[in-house]
Amino acid sequence: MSSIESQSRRSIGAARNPDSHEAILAAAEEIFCEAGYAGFSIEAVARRARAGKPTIYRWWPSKAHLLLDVYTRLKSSRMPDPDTGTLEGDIRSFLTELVRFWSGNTGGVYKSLIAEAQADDKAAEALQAYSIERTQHTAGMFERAKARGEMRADADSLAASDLMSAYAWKLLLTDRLADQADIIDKVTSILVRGLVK
Amino acid sequence: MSSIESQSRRSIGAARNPDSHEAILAAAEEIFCEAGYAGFSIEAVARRARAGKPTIYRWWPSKAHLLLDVYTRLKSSRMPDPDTGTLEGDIRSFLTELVRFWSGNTGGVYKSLIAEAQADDKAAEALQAYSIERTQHTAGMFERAKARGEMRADADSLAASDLMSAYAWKLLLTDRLADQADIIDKVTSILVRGLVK
Amino acid sequence: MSSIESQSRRSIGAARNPDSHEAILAAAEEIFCEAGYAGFSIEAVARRARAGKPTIYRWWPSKAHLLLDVYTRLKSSRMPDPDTGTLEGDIRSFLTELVRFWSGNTGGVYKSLIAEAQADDKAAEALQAYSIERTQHTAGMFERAKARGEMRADADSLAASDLMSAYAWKLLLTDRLADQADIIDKVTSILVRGLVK
Amino acid sequence: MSSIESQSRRSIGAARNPDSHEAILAAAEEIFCEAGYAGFSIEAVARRARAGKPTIYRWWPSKAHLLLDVYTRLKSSRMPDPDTGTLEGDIRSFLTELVRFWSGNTGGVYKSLIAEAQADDKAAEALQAYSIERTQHTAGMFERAKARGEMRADADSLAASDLMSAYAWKLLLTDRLADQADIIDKVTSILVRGLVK
DNA sequence: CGCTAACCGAGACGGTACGTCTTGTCTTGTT
DNA sequence: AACAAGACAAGACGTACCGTCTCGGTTAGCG
Repeated sequence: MSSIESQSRRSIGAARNPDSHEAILAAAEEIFCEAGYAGFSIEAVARRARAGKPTIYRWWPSKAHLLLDVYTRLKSSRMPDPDTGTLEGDIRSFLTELVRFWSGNTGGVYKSLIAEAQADDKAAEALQAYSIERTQHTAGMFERAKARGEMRADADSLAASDLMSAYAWKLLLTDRLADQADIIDKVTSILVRGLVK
Repeated sequence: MSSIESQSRRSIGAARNPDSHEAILAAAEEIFCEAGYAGFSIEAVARRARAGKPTIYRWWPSKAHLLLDVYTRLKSSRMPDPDTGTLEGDIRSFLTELVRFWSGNTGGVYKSLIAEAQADDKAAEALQAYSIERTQHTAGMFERAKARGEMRADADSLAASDLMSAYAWKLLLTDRLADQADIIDKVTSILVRGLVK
Repeated sequence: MSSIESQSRRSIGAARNPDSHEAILAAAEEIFCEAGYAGFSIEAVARRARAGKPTIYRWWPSKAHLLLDVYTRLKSSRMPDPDTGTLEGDIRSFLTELVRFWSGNTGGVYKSLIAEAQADDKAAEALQAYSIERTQHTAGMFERAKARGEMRADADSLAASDLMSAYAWKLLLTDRLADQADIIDKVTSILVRGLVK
Repeated sequence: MSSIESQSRRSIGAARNPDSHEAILAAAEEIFCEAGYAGFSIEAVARRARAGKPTIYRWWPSKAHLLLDVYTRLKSSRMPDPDTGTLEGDIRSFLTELVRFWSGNTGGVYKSLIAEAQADDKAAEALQAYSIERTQHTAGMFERAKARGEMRADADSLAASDLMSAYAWKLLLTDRLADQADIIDKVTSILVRGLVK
C-alpha cells in the first residue's frame, strides 16, 4: 500500500496538488490489479485514494482517461520495439514481447480500455489517438526492413504494422496470451512470407 | 417499433412462451439500435418487451447471452463465406463482406459483445465459444485453397483464419469500417503472398 | 421434516386431496417456526409442501386464512379457560396460562395474524370473528364470578373480558411475554379491585 | 397534494437537505393516506417525493422508521394528556381523545407500525422504544392522582398506564374506534374502581 | 496584507440499473 | 376436476455507482 494514501492531504491552495494526483493514480492501479475492470469504479478509487470524487472528475473527464493514465504509468518497462536485424526476428520478437508485456496487469488495463472505448466516445478518441501513434511507431520496424532491402518496397508498412498488432489485440481480447509460442510462429511465418521480396 | 410489444400476450403455461422469447429479443434489438450499448439495460428491455425482469434472467443468465442471441438473430443475412475460386478473391471478399455486414447495427452488437467479455466471465466464455466456432468455419476457406493446390500445405489454416479475422476485429474496434477498400487491398496482398506456394 | 412432503403425491382425481391439504398446513407450520413471519411466503410453503401454488390459492384465499388454519391447528393444547373458584385466581391464571401458551410458536402465529389483519381486509374479518368468539367465551369466566356473588352485577362481563385480553395482546405485540409474573400480579390486582363488590 | 413535490430541490451540499427530508415525509404521509399500508413502499415514496431511493435508505434504515416519523409528524395536534382534576375524568378523557386522535389517518399509521413490528426487528425496537416512552409519560397522569390522594399508593402507575393503553390498542387493532362511548364508560368504570382508595 | 480564486476532503443529492424475491394468474399434461 | 410443476407480468426490495452539487477549510498569488 502506498504511503501517500495513509497520510491526510489538504488543499495546497489554488494549484493542483501533485500528491492527490499521484495517490489517485496509485489507488486506481491497485484497485484494478485487485478487482479488475469490474470492480474499478470512480467511487472505489476515490475511497481508496481518500480523495473526493469531484477531484477525480476535475482532472480525468472520464473513466477511460484515468485508465489510459494508469496504462501509461505501467509502461515504465518499455513497449517492445525490437531490432534484431531480420524481419522474421523482429516480428517474432515483437509479438512475443508484447504478449509477455500484456501478461501482467498491463494487458488487463489495455483490454478494459478497448472495452470502454466501445461504449464511450471520449474513450474511443483517446484510444484511437494512442493506437495510431503506436501503429505508426511500429511501422518503423518495417521501414527498417525495407531499408535493408529485405522487404518488398510495394508492401505497405502501416498495413503490416496494423495487421501484426491486430493479431496481438485478438490474442489479448480472447484471453489467449498464455502459451502462444507455436501459433505466434505460424503467424510470423505467414507475415514474413507475405512481406519479404 | 415492433408490433409484438403492443399486443398483450398470455402465458401458455409451464413451458417457455415463444411469444415472450421473441418479444424480448425484438425489444433488445430495437433498444440497441436506438440507444446503443450505453442504453442497453435488462431493465429497459423488460420495459419495452412488457416482460418481467425475472423472465429475462431465467433464459439469459447475463447481458452477454442476450446480446449474443441478438447478434445471432441479426445474422439472417448470412455471414461471409466466399468461394470465388481464388485465394485472393476469397480473402478480399471475406473482409469486404464482413466490413459491410458489420457496418449496420450488427457491428455495434458485436463490438459490445467483445467489450462485455472483457469485464464479465460468462460473456467471455460465450464469446470465446462463438469466436472459435467462426474461426474454424472460416478455416475451411483456406482448406479449399490448399485442396486446389493454391496454398502452401505447411501454412496453418487456423492461424490464417485467426489472423485475417483479427484484422477485421481491429477495424471494428477502432471504428474504421468505412472506406477501407484500399487498406483491405494492402492487407489482402500481404496475406495472399504469405500463403500461396 | 414431515414424512408427507418427502413422498411424491399425485392428483387423486376430481376431488380435494387431503394429503395435499395436510402437507401444506404442515409445511406452513414448519416454515413459520423456522423462519418466522418474515420468511413465510406462499411460494416457500408451496416449495416445502411440494404443492403447486394454485393448489394453495384454491383452498386458502389469502395468507391470513392459511395463517388462521395454522393457528387453529396449533391449538391442540387447549386455550386457557380457568375455573379456580375465585375471580383473582381466574384472572391471574388466565393471563399466566395465555402468556405461557403464546410463548411457543403459537404466539408468533397469532401476532402475525394480527399484523396481517392490519393490511388485508379478509384477514381483518377472519381475525375479528375469531376474536369476538374468544372474548365472548372468556366473558363466561366473569359471569361465573357474578353468579358466585363475587363480582359487581353492574360491571360488564364483555368489557372486562375485552380489557383483560387487551392486556395480553399488548404483551404479545410488544414482545414482553417473558418474566411477566410481577406485572401480571399488578394488573390482576387492578382488575380484581375494579370488579369485585 | 403537497406543493413541495412540484418544486425542484437542489442539494445544499454535504449536509442533510431539510427540503428533501420534508418532501419525503410529506410524500410518505400522502401515499399512506391515499393508498394505505398496502400501497406504501419505499419505491412509491421516492417516486412521489422525487427523491432517490438511497436518500431515503440513508436516513430511515427501515420502512418502520419512516412510518414512525410520519406518525410523529402527524402528532402536531397533541396527543391526549388530560388533567381534569379527577381520575375518572382523566381516564375517560384519555381514551376518548386517543380514539378520536386515531380516527383519522393517524390510527392507520400506528396500526401499520404495530403490524410492521411483528415482522421486522428494527421496527419492533423502534416501536418498543416509542411505546415505553408513551407509557411512562401517561403514567404521570396516575402519579398526579396519587399526589391528590385519589389513587391507592400501592397501585402501580406504569401497570395502570399500560393496561389503559392496551385497551386502546385493541380497539385500534380490531377496527372498533367508532362509537365506543358506552364501552369506554364501562372500561373506565372498571379501571377507576380498581385504582381508587 | 487582505481578497479572491482555485483547490482539497467529504459526502448528500436525484437518478438508474442491478439481480433477487414474491405475488397471484395462467397453462400443461397427468391422474 | 383436481393435481404438481412452473412460466408469466408486475413490481418492490436494498445496494452500487453515476456525475453534479455544496460545504467548510486551505493556500497562493494578485492587487
